[in-house]
Amino acid sequence: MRTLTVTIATWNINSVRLRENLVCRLLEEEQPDILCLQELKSVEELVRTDGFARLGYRHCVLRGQKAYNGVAIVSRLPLEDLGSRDFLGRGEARHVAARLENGMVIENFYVPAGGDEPDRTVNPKFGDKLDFVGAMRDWSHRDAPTRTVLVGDLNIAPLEHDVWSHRQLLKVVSHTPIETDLLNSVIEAGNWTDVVRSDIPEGKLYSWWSYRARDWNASDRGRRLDHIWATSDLVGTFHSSRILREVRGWDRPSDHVPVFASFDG
DNA sequence: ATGGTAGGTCTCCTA
Repeated sequence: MRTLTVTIATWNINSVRLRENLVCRLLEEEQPDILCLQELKSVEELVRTDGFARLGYRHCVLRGQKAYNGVAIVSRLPLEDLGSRDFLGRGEARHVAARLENGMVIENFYVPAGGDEPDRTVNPKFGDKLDFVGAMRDWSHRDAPTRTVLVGDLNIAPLEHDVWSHRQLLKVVSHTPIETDLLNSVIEAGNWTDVVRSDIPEGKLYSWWSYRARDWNASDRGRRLDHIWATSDLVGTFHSSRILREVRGWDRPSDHVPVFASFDG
């Protein structure tokens, strides 16, 4: 009997047109079966996918938008496009889903960053973020997904060791209790498992470092904003999670790095 | 306590 292992990666690319070469480099060097991208910052017509196809990644579902957002699932395995949900009802390209031939479903999300002030009465963008994640919770509860992997830039670092300083970030958008409580309510509603934290339970773990640091590597003020979750029926199949920190040191990098996990069956 | 960088676009938005 043969077991098929599927390796899934997620990466906020921060402009797919500017960094098409970095996407190709990652595909060549790491050979994931599936790469989920966020922040394409492009309309669909201007995204070049022929370079990905030449490397064997011939399947792609993509939702684009001018200048902002945008998500894609690039794959060397055939994909069925399952469409996208518009949680805020404004036509923003923040979600797309696809099904593999083995029945696994990939849900790729780009959650709103939420602005600077963690108070929805003065900062509507923070309200949008809470509404979006609340809608993810309602969807998780209502649809009760199975055989599903949820990935993406969720723009929330839920655990103490998902940020460089828990104490100093409690009032900083991405790590406030209102956000981390809400994200935990999504996990409860869908009975999701945080795959990467299950694989790597101990120690600091980051997937994003600000562009604004003088030396991102030396100061190491990171946050784990990018996630891979799985439904409970996939518990026991996942392994080999890793976060590719070194990609932050590539030439003209994204501020996020790729996160990987593998699934058997 | 503050300001720092990056990308896309149409002169400033978002992250």
